[in-house]
Amino acid sequence: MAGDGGPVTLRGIADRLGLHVSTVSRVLNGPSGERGRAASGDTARRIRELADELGYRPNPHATSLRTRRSNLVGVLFPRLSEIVVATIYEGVEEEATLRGLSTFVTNTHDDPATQRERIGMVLGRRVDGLIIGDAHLDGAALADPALDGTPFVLVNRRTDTGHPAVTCDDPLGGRLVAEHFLALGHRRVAVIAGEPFASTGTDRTAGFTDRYREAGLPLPAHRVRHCRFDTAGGHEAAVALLSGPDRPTAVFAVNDLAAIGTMGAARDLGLRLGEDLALAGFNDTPLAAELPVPLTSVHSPMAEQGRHAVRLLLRRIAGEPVASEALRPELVVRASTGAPVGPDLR
Amino acid sequence: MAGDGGPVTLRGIADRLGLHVSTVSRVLNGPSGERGRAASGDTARRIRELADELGYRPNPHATSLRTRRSNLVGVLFPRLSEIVVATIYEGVEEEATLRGLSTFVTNTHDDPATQRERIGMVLGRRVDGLIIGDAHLDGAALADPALDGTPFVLVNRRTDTGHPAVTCDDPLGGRLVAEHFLALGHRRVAVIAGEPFASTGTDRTAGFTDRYREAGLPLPAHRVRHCRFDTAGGHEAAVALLSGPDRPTAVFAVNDLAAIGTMGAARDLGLRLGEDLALAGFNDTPLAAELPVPLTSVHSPMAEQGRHAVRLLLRRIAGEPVASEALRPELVVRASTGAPVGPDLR
DNA sequence: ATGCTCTACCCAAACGTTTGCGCCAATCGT
DNA sequence: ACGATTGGCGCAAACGTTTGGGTAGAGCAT
Repeated sequence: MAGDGGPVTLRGIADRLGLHVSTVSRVLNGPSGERGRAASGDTARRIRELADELGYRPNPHATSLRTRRSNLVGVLFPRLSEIVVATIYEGVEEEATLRGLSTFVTNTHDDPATQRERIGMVLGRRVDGLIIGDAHLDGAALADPALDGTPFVLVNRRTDTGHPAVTCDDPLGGRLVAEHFLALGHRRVAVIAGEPFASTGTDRTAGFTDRYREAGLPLPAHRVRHCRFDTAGGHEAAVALLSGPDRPTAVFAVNDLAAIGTMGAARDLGLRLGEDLALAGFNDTPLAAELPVPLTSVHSPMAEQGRHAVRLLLRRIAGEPVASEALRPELVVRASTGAPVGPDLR
Repeated sequence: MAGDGGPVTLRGIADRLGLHVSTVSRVLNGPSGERGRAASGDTARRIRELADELGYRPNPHATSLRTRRSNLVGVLFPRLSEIVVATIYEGVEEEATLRGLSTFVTNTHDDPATQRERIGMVLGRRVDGLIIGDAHLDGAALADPALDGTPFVLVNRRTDTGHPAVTCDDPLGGRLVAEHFLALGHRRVAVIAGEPFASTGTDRTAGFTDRYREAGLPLPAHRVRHCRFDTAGGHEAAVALLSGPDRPTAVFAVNDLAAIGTMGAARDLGLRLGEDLALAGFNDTPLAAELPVPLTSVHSPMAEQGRHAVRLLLRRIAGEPVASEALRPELVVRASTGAPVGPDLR
């Protein structure tokens, strides 16, 4: 296919066919397969044939330079090594590919300085838009004036500043867990709430505590503990919650990693999951089902979020009005929340 | 900063200063801070001041078009949602950023058609090189003639076809586990070997079985089972290995996910980890330590692999000769491999 | 004064596209 | 048969850089 002299270009094709490059361009870009517009049916066919015989691929730099459209989008996440995030990204990538977009994805580690720097970096690459998965509730990094010209949407986390976002309906998710705990008879419960700057954690927590308040059992402040979004963070928080007197009978960890950390802590404290302690996580990670005690978890449509985010961004780029979306979660009950507690424990 | 009229360009700066764009270009590109080459010290300073007052960012499309260098690299992985892969990518991204490169990263799901398609896609984006993390042992997808002009290196997995690769020293890793099992007195052992097309699995398996053969205890073929690289795959394989007669007393799962699947299977079969069954995994995932029974696992330097891969690629792009690298793993012993087995079990 | 070397710039041609405009021939309406 | 339309294509100017070649003047030695 290739291999003659240098990469094959529009001019290469045009010259070989005795045509002008503009003609070739129009044929190759025009609504493919249509006749009558760009060139005679015959010429068009010859162009197309030669083009894919030579393996022609338009030079995206030239195209972007000319059209001021790069078909590139920047994607920011706290860390791709978290499976939830990685799965959202799979959705993003899938949909982006489908729409002819390529993505720059980068890890910001939830550090504001890095966030700003990476935003600058993708902007420097002249992306058409960004998908931001690491927003903090205060939306600080998004106030950067450098972002002014470039459309963006949030995914995974929302902000308080009203930017369009695609999230899981986190308050509902928290509420589902609360319903479940209430149905099992748990009255003394606790929440491992994640980072205070991430809406995922705070919204799930709020949904949960709201429901308990409605049930007439408001949670005291010390039963809600913030922590890092990983196993170690969950472990620490769990130790703090479980080792005092008046131990809660059920714990809601706002993500599965923290839940696994909680399992570790429970193990260390000699508590049996599903018997001495009910535990629920969030996200229904593939691991949840395989754990020695399978984990009750809220299933959230992660890849779906990613796909929606791309579509939302595209609409924003096109200048259409857009609204935030919250995808519906579902509770998956497993052994870790065990059976209803006996009346003695109530 | 910006915000006047359109994005700020070289010409914008040149005009404002009454200079020619080439002068501005040379100043802004020349070995920064040096005097004497491109322009008078004074002019140079004025250019630089105006440039960052206006927030000038070179248009990468124009630069790439002109220089035929994009500072882009394509990165292929089976699936970023696997933490091992995601962690390697973190290393890639970190090093790439450091070197002024941006990355397109994409999931191929280990599907040859997708691999080819995505290779085509990043090539179409005119990357300077690729980092391939999803190679199959036969190197099939890498024979694509489209790849001919573009340098690439492998990471994570090697091929039999001799392409430069950065991997963990997987045979050594397998060997370490074998040593450990032997030291504990296990004579009837099994391997959950992962996908047969991935060198990670096969090399770890080979290292393990080699050591057992050297010890005079060669593994019968039915004690090595291939499976998908996830919890479900590990689960299935473990059930097959553990439910027959003559059950092995120790299992080596070539990655932590498969090990977790094995835990699930052991749980279902009523086997206690570290007592009835010793289990070791690979990669020392952050989860390994938090599991209800902490998992013995081989620690491999993952982010490090990513960083090395970028450096190797850069050398290849520069036309320097390169050689494969194998990074040294380390065994981390935890409760899942328990105590030495009693003489009765031997 | 002449020739020479620097310094400090400018000129212009690329790189590969896209796109408004214009031109020529053929077709059409009358 | 003649002006108007249209199909089919070419022209050329951008888009923002980089880079090989100038050139004008200053400084210097001859």
